[in-house]
Amino acid sequence: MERTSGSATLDRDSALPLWAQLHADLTRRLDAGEFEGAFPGELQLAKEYEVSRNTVREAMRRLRGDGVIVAERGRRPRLAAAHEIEQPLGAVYSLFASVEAAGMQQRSVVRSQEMRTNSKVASQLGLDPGEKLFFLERVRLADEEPLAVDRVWMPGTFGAEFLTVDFTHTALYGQLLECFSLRIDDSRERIRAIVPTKQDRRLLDLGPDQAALAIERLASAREEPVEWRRTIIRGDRFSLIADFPPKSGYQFDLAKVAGASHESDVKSS
Amino acid sequence: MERTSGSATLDRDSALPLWAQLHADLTRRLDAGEFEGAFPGELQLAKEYEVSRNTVREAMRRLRGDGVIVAERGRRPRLAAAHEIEQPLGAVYSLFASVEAAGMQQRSVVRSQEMRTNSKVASQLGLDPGEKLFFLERVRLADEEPLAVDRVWMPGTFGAEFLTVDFTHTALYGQLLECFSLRIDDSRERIRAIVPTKQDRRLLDLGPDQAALAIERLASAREEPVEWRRTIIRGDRFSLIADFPPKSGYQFDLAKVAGASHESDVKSS
DNA sequence: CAGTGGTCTAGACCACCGA
DNA sequence: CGGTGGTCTAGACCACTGC
Repeated sequence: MERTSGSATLDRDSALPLWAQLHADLTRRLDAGEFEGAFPGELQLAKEYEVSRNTVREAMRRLRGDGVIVAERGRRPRLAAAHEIEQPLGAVYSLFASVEAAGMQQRSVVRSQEMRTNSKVASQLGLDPGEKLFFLERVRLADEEPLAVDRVWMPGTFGAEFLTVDFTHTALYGQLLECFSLRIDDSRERIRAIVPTKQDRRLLDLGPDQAALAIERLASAREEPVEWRRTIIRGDRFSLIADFPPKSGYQFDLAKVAGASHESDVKSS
Repeated sequence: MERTSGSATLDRDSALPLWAQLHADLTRRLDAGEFEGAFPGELQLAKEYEVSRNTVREAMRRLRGDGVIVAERGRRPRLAAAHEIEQPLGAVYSLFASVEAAGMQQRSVVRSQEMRTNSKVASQLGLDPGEKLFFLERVRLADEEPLAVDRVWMPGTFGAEFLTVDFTHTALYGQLLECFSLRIDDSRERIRAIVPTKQDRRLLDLGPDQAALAIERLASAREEPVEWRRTIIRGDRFSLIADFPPKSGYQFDLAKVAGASHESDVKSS
């Protein structure tokens, strides 16, 4: 029978440092669902595992670096809230978050929500070319104004649950967490400048002389590809902001472009 | 008379933690040019400043995190080589680095290198609107093919040195380090999709239906704005790649676009 | 007030590296 | 081999938080 909770004893003869074993055991207990809301303090862990406080601090330094727990002086240590971990979800997520942060109303028009095959996408997801995929196409609106076209492909296994969800207001990653207990923990994005197709121009209410950002995204959870996404974002109102050294990676922001041409503010002659 | 080198004593009554004072003093000595090549070890510093080794470790943890020094078990600690610090320089730098990494020949055509005024840019740099600025306009070529148009404005104080430098092959940040001992340590970038102006299309050999990425960048060294830059990058061959969680932030990559339309690989019907 | 993490000390043993 | 950083211990005092 497997031990699934409770504290394990540490092996002092192991090649692994004590703090690493402690870090691993705490991670296991966190995954097992212990510490719901409450997390033990440094002194308590030192007593529990019979190690010095410095050893505990070294293990917790990692846990904090991973964004898993939050410990501040004086306060009771706590598990990091979901939104405190979600930082590294990427530019697309950041965009939609920043829209809400700007106090704008957000809504999607679902244009397609069905099972499809697509050999190119299937191979990106590591599946057979003919395999059925769940496909979701949405136009994202901010205050009823089109922002982006979002096309998502996922392995067909998600389809049964997702075909009947109303994605007008529902976050896909929230559903993923709720229905399958999956959290995106790794992704790779490719961001390009494009001139949108006529169809996308129509969906986005864009003129023929406007550029757009295209973001292609492959997201994984537990080392398994979960989603391939292609998002076309209006280029006239949105931009990507990056800080170096990055405080929180990069983020999308509403650009304060006042109708003027992009070249007008910095003439080069 | 100012003390410019040698170790200072630490104030144990200060509100600043000992490790922070130590970190500050070591940073000062590093800037003063001590430790050329050799950096003292933990035990030596503990004896020198009369603090415990843990305090030294806390200070050095920061220095290592800043990428200023490199300390590995067994080896003598050393100052980080220039290339070991340069990671967080941003998308533009990353682009030009990736071109060289791909084994391509890199060259610039200097189209302008002079003193200019520009009120908008001056205010971005925190200067008076009428102040003279050093201006450098280059077309970046990779294997003799145009990649990007790069326009740089810097405070006029740099002009005297920079007006006579040949920037055909010379890196601006290298000159900044060499002539003024300044290293960019902070920057903010804004990345947008645009349709280039007719002039930029001509410079980049782009057709009228091509989009481009525009990167605006404000870079600082020692808390002082040093550069405002606007770079227009061909949208048909280059894209921004981002990993989450970011191993090295994001980076520009040569895209393997084989002439095909961007939509051709993923039809949505 | 009790409990938290932040800071600090003064020791210790070890694995690893370069000479 | 001597010196390095990695790890670990067993104490200590303090500022801050929440009750």
